[in-house]
Amino acid sequence: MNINQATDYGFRAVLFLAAQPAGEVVEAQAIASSQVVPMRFLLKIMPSLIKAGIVRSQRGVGGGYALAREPKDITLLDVLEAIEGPIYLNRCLMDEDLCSKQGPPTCLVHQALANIQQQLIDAFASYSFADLSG
Amino acid sequence: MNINQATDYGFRAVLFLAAQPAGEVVEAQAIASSQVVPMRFLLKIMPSLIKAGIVRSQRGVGGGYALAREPKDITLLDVLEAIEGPIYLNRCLMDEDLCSKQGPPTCLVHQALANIQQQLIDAFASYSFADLSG
DNA sequence: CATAAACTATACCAAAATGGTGAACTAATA
DNA sequence: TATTAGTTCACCATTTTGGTATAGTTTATG
Repeated sequence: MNINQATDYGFRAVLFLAAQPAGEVVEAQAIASSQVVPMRFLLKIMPSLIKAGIVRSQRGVGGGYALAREPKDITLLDVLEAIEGPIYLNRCLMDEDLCSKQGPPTCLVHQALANIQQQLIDAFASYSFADLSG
Repeated sequence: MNINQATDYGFRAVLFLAAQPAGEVVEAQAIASSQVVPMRFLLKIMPSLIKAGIVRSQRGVGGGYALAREPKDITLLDVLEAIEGPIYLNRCLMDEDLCSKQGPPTCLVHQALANIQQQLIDAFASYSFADLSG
């Protein structure tokens, strides 16, 4: 029941980019060393943030990364889902076929978990990187 | 970001016991077959529920399991923590030494995660097996 | 246009977690 | 004392996790 290390690194990378002047392109090395993230590992997770439209990249000399949206429009949920995919508290909630009780309304545990899952999603979505850069 | 299969089985086992007449001892085989849980796997997780004071066991002929407390006094959080240990959203929140930003008030992501973690804990704690047996 | 900088894609790897099984042991009852 | 039923511990295959390596592609610049 936790976020993985890649997501934690993703949070830090986005937080760092949010602290730069808008549009400023920062190279991976600068992010990695300032945020204490293994360089090669950071390079592996950045494409996930790009595909999600959170970050944009520039290659070649003077290249690097910058936010693709304003910090206020990027939430913890955005980054988390970009890196580890959607939140599913259990496999029952991911695929109805995997629910031995065959979903609501039969199984009240299923209902409860669905509710808790939504609360969790809302909680992650309630924090933007504008809030976190204060 | 999910509960593991053992915890899901634990939920079902406790739910099943909560549906029995109070104090009724039910053997593992009955729980396993009714809840579609592999028998040996169930036998492995039951001791965790016993150590947590959620379930009591009786050995020998006519033995089995029964709840050690009333369903209203057992929450999803109790079962979850009995089986997979305390909820820690990231290792920062488990051990301050693992937090590269050295904890609050320095790192606002840390603060946000601590807050979300508490909301999650409260959400799991808000459901008792009396609620779920309705 | 060649070179070097810097991101990309893909494969690889060790270690840990996950989900499950098996065998020997202990307790309790009839 | 034999049988039943939970306990303990070891084992196992598979997947996930966290990380590294290698080769390739894009781009600025001299």
